[in-house]
Amino acid sequence: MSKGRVTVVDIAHAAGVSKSTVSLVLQGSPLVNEATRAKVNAVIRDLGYVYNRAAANLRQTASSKIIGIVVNDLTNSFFAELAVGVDMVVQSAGYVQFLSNTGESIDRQREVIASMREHGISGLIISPARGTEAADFKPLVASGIPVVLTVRNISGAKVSSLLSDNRMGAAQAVAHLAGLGHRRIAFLGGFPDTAVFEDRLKGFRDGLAAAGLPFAEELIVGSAPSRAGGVEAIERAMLIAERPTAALCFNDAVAFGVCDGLRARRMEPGADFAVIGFDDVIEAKTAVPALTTVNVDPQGMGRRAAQLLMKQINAGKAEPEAIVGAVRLVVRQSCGAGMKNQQWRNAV
Amino acid sequence: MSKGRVTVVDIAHAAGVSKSTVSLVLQGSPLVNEATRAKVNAVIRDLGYVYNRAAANLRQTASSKIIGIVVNDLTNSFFAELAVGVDMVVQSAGYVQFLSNTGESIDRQREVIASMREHGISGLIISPARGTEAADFKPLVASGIPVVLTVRNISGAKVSSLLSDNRMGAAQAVAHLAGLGHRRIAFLGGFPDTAVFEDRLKGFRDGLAAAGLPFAEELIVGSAPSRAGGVEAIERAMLIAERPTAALCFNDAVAFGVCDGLRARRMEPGADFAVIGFDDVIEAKTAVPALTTVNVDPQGMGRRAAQLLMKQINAGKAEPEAIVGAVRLVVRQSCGAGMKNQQWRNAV
DNA sequence: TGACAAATTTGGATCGATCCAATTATGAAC
DNA sequence: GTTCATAATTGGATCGATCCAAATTTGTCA
Repeated sequence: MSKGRVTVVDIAHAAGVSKSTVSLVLQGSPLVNEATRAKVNAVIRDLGYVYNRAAANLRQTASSKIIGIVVNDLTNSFFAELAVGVDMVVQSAGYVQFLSNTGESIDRQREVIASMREHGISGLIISPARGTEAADFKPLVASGIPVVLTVRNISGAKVSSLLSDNRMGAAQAVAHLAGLGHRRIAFLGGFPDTAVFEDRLKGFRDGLAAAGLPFAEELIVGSAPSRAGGVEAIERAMLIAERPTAALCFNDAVAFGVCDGLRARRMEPGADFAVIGFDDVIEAKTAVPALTTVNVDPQGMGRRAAQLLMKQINAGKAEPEAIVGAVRLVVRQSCGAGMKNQQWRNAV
Repeated sequence: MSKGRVTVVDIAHAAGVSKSTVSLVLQGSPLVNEATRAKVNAVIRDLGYVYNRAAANLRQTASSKIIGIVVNDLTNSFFAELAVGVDMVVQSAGYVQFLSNTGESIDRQREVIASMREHGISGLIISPARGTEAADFKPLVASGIPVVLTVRNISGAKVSSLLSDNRMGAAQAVAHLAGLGHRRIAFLGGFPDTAVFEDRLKGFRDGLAAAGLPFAEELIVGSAPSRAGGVEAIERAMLIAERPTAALCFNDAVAFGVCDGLRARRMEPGADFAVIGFDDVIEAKTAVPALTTVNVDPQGMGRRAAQLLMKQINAGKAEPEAIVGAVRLVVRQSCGAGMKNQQWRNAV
């Protein structure tokens, strides 16, 4: 019964045609007679034939219908959603995705990229691990495999990128806080040695400058970009002599941690301290208090990155393209926008 | 330069040996002379050769080194962590994973499984979409591809499964609440038509029975298994004439939503109402109040599922194996375990 | 040096689907 | 009935790596 798999030759034999005809049917060629097509399709169903893509890809003409996606931290829901967005687009384009998580390890990243190449991916979407260098993409580019860099940029890499406008978003958030009357605004969380941190910090400074507020080094408190990191960051921020009354957080995970930390010291986020996050993950809307945050739409980014990649795959050799996605501040409760401004000045 | 890719024949030519020898070097055969091996490896490096797995897999002997993983909701961090666990194990075994998200759509699930088969996966780990039937795995099983069902069981499917002991976990949680003095305990959230819901509800009833408490239908409030669903569930539960004073939630996401909903009506989880979750996702520990929950260890489940699958792939034809993972109650603050028991009786 | 075993190397055939040039069937027009 | 165009079909050759049996080289010992 199940001895060896069914091949085009088996189909051809059972349907009384040649394997070439079967092949034409498989790719929906208009050259084949309708009656023949129907007969072949019937046999295909009857024998439970499974198309062997690997064999088809052996010919240099076809592309593998596989794309790779590499993220630096899948346990962060931002990246999980990014992956979902990519999956949506590639699935409907008839592709499948290899997904790998590097957990910020460059060695692992190198391994998975090598492995993906061996499997013949047609393109790669990657949020690179910390410390990735432009040279790491050289071999991919040399063999004509389109690469879309997302979330984090790598300067000097001659590949496409899809980033969000971190600087503008951070500046908007600071402007909002300043408008509410805050004068001591902290920037909490994140690893200072990443491009994203740099961009958001630049925007933070832009916002302070635009509001005529001084920049104070001590109000920048780095930490792991996680919930636990947020708890730690707010604790350290509260040790500062002249305490902040508001914070822009590196991302939503940090912001949630900051809220946790505030409550642990009997302060209510949105009432006693203003918190703004970054990313707008799903939970931001339903949390209590609902998180004011900069909407980045990770799922949308995933979709756009996938669309960009698809375009480049179909175009053959495509020029690197750099897209910066717009970003917008979503005002909810955690920044205390509904409160009287006065209280913040008295808070210190 | 980059005209066509480099193949074993190119290597053989450049190194002055036959392609057979190159092949032997590639698979690390002890048959080849050390000097020859070194020379071939040098040429491989120089020419930037990339191994073509698709070509190698064409021979029926080799396996594809690809496994598939299908989850029903990747935006749920439980499944993201499960995927991370799987990825860890398969990566170190030299495999890569196709990951697809079905979003509970059976049609999409069928498509992705078909696509994965065409790509020649050696095995499949799947948390099936709602409504999946045993028959859906028939073709996989028939062609000898090991399948590991995880998280959700499908009765009648002749495949392996790795589930957690939902019944026992729920019973433990109820026992704990009863021990704290609660008499009106609700079961909140989740879709009633899933196997996981059924199991946890069974455990819930076991726990009530063991504590000598009556079962009241109105205290079972279904909802989407999400944070938003949790908010909705607690709101409905609070409309009940004789209000509950504690709740076992379908999962942690629901539990967080319940906490949000409680706070929205000025009740403090852990003080005014006891909340227990299920799964123990990463955020459970750092949330405020820290969530008492049944630890399921999704990452560990992913690892174990992957190990089971690897074992079956290596064993050739393996007997289906059903593993039920132990589960344990992690007591934190949200159940108010540190409080005096007395107050709960007065709370109603 | 010759005989023989052990260590290395190698040319074809093979996997399954595709492509191409070439062939055969069908139809229309005269 | 022949001619020519069009529709439909088909037999290799091909992609890149592996496997096998057979050939070659190397080493050992009488």
